[in-house]
Amino acid sequence: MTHDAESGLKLDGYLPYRLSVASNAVSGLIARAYQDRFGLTIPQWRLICVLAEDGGLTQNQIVARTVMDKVTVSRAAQGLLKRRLVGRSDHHADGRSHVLTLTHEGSRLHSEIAPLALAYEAALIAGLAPEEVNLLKRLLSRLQSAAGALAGESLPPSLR
Amino acid sequence: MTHDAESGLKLDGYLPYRLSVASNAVSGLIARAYQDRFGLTIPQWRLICVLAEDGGLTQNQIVARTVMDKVTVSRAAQGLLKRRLVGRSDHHADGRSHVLTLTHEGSRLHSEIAPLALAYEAALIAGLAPEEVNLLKRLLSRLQSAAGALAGESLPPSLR
DNA sequence: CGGATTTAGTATCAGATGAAACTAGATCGC
DNA sequence: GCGATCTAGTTTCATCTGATACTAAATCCG
Repeated sequence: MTHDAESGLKLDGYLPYRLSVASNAVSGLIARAYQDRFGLTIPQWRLICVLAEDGGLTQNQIVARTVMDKVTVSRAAQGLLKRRLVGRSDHHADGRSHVLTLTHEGSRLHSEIAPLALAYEAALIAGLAPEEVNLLKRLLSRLQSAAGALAGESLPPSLR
Repeated sequence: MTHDAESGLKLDGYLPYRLSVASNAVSGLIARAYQDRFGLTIPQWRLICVLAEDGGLTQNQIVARTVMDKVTVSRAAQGLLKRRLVGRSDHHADGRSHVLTLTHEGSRLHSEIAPLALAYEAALIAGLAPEEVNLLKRLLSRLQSAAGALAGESLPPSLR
């Protein structure tokens, strides 16, 4: 059984707790690496990643693409602009929007960091079978969408 | 292949990203529930849980037991003290320490929240096979300890 | 013993976070 | 066409977070 019979709940076996602790450990590790080596925050790094993948995007598109708050994206963009790692040009059809693109320097930085990011991932999953990693990713996706569904809709009776 | 050949890195498939996004979604859901219904923060709730499980503990023991900063534990304890959900008595052998225990009211609150917490977990893992959930927990543990190892030791050449 | 170091817990500060208010531009509906 | 509403993005504010500094008690060791 997952939880004991008495209280019905043990913190160590409680999934949201395990998830949070594991995520904090991993995020902390990665955040420190990017900060120390490149002066980037995690939101800034995510922004660089999606711009490298998808090319020019508006902040709104970035919000939709990554799961970040628009305020977070705004601040990350400002920081990157100041360092000239991204450029912004007016949107051809919408005066409120700007299109963000990586500068040459931003691109260079991305290709410098990417191998490091992959090395971290590889070190983290060392010892796991590839199919375990794939399963893990699928399970994480399911948890995410389950949480989203529970947060969005009116709550089912069991949680009311 | 997990990542594309060009940049070698796709954000959507990047494990630390998936982990962080899933964890934020789940934590946010749970944090809102505890806050709205019981006025508890997540650290406060964790504290209540370990006290319910293990009985009287010093803050130091709580820090070791949960993976929280001592500052976080200190603040959580103060909040719970103010609401008289926990009591503190002098440690018999160490004048710096105090032993925290749940008050009657704290105990009552715990047994009120626990079923809700379990219902949330059940809703999150609905549709997953039990062995998938177990595997997930084991994988999360491995990631956590791998991250801890990478953070602690001097870095291996691949990450230097 | 008694000074030097370590440890439990608190206080302070600087940075990050997201909710809510706000500005300016776009879209809708009459 | 033009006011009402909506949307992209920024600013503000209140809160959370953890690093650092600090206080008081304990332990170590000469």
